[in-house]
Amino acid sequence: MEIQGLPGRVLDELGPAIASGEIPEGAVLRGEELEQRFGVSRTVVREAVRVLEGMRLVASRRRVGITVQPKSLWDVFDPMVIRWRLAGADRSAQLRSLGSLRMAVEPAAAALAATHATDDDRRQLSSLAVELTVAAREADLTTFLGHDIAFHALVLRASGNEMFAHLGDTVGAVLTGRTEYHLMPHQPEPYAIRLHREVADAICGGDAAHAEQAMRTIVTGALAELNQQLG
Amino acid sequence: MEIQGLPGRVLDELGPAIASGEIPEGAVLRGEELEQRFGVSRTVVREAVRVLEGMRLVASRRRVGITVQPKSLWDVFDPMVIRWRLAGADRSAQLRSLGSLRMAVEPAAAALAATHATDDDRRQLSSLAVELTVAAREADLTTFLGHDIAFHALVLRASGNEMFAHLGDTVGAVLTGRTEYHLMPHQPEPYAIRLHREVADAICGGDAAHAEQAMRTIVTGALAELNQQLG
DNA sequence: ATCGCTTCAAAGATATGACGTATTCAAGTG
DNA sequence: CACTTGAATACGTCATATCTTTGAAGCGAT
Repeated sequence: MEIQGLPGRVLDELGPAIASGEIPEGAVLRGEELEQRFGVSRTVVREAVRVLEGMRLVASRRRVGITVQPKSLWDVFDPMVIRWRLAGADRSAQLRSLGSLRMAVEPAAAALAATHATDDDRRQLSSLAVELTVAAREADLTTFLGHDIAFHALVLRASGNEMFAHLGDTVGAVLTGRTEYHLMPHQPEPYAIRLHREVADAICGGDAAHAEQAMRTIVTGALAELNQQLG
Repeated sequence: MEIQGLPGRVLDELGPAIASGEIPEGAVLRGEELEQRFGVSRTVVREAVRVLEGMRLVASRRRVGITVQPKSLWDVFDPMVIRWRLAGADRSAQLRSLGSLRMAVEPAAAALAATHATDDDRRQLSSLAVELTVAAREADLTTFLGHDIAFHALVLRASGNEMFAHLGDTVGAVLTGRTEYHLMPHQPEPYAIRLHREVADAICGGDAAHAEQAMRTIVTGALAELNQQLG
């Protein structure tokens, strides 16, 4: 789900470099310089730069060059920007931001899902909760992670809100990053597992308040754990 | 804060056409066709299309053309996409989505602001709450709208979370759209005004729970009003 | 010395022609 | 009927020329 071709290759190198702060705010690049650096033509550089401009990471001005914009202007919701920041030096800050965002969105999504989920959503949710429990009991962390991601993405999608639904991938990236980061120090806590089942049951039963509460407990725990990890 | 030059002009016409559904999902455009339609060169068309591709509104494939992607793939958090949808036929759906998002985010932002706001933030917040009250009493709806937007943006910014902060403009667009939409049927409700002061006071006093609660009441009311308007 | 105008050059913006390349579709073949 | 093959097509990339904007240097007048 990337941008393809040569502009994509340029983006894959230039985007992370900017998003991670390696190329700092206010730095000025020249088109010709980028052509040489990547060994591509003007066309390719311009298209890549246009995409970065669309994300508000850079601004191009005549007679000046391509200027890296201040972070406050970046489209911090752009999935590519999020990925790039998660992969680079801004990782901690990005995880914190996303933690708060999850804290706000996921309980609300769970509440909405309790009233908006389709029958099929509910079935899948129950099923995932069970598989999650099994994977946890067997300490199969890879499978567990996959199901955990699917579970949270499904709740977000089942909320019926397209904007919530689109955070599914981002939350997935956070969960992946988290397990990669502290290298899965312990098997998933039984309490957290139970909460996932609670969320599933509440959504299936149409109990919005309960679903919201249980989900809030989950993300509160995740945020606390994150803050502990990051100091 | 737009993309400039000829590609910007192409975007300003093509983007809304796609985002509003006027050009439906699955439609295929050819680069040459766009060149003629807008009277610009390949260079310009390609750059504009690349930006749309970055927003996941279209995908370009060899031998096929430029395909409008299904809505489910669009970057619904991209500010440009949001603006385009608010301006077009998708307006209601977009307002609903944003309503739920506000419902999730703004109370959380208010709570965070109570502990993270700077002294200057708190001063400005108090000041805005007062001016808001004055403008409401004088039934100066234009001034009121401006202060209302500034108020919500400030709370989001004061939360200290960059992602929340970036929703300021979007919330502003919602508020503007709302007053334009139902043509300011009545002067702002005194109760809503009082709630804004409550939010400001709670944040200034560091009372996170109260700030969150008052903000929740505000956005709940806004969402209810919206649902009433839209049926 | 400072202000304001002119001039120049740097760098992006746009247009265009040529060629490369993947992909689809259909004709042809077994 | 299935498979192969080839040609047409539309995007992808490169190279080059020209235009436009704009920051900065130069310069004269007050």
